[in-house]
Amino acid sequence: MLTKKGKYGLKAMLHLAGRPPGQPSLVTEIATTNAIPKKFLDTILGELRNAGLVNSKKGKGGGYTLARSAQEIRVGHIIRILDGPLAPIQCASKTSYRRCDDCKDEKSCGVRLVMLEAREAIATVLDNRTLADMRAFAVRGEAELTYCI
Amino acid sequence: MLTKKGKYGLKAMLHLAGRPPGQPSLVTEIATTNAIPKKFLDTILGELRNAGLVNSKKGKGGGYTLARSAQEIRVGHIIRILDGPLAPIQCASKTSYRRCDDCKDEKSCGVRLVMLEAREAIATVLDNRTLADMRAFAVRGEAELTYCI
DNA sequence: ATTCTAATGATAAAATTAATAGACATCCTG
DNA sequence: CAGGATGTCTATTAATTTTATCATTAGAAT
Repeated sequence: MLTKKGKYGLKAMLHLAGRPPGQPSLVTEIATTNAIPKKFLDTILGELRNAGLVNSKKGKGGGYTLARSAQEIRVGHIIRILDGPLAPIQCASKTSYRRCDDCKDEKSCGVRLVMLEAREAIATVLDNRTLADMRAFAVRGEAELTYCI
Repeated sequence: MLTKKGKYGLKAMLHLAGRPPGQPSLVTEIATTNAIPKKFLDTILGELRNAGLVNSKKGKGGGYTLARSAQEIRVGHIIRILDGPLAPIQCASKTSYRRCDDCKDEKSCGVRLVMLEAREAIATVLDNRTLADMRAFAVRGEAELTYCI
């Protein structure tokens, strides 16, 4: 399960992806339009900046922008930064493997072997979907809605 | 991420799947061979019993057994019982859907649409793998190991 | 019946993680 | 320099997870 941090972070990134590139958004603006507690969003965007996914500028005319184009930012990357590894269990993670301290013999651990499959499945989706894809989904969803009305 | 509860539960079920069917295992035995705190395992097995996946018998000669054959128990089912829905976000869950209270319009929420894909991918793996598969993995792992020595 | 065995339940303590808030520093722009 | 915006540090609150304690209940064997 994604934490709120992860969810908020994805929504914020989606928000940024929806602006003309280079045009900064204010934290306050992102927070209010997405119903995210402002201060929490501050720390979330801070982490995304430290990870190099967004740029920030202080002072008047400042705010946050994407550090790369939306096509180059993978959903999996955002989630890893905010919520940690995608794998259901750490001994099945590629990006941040850690041995289980219980578990005598990893090679014959059925749990791990199934979770490796699961990790693969999750990563295949989330590492191939980009922010741009996510935004396209959203816009298409909106369009369908407009169409219905 | 799976919690320890989920991990322990899977290991315990795997343990039961490795016994001749009908032959009960003691909680203490499962706990010590798998390095699981006994009392925690008590509650875990209790939940699995309430969910109908295992049977329990008190008194001498008692213990826990699988309630169905290992081929009929899906890994996804065990995890849902112990750790809740597989979907990364509740508004993307099929078995226990719940609307996000933030999020004006669900149909145009890009986050949700990507997470629906992720949920599908996870469920495809975990709802098709059975305890028996998991056990087979484990045994094969062991065999490979023996082979290497 | 009594005794031994083993699961059950209730509860609460400890540890960890998630979520939010406040105060002050820093930086940029005009 | 003034004011608007992020950055940092700290602390608090809440929720969840994990573990432990103690007393109870049910079953089998004698």
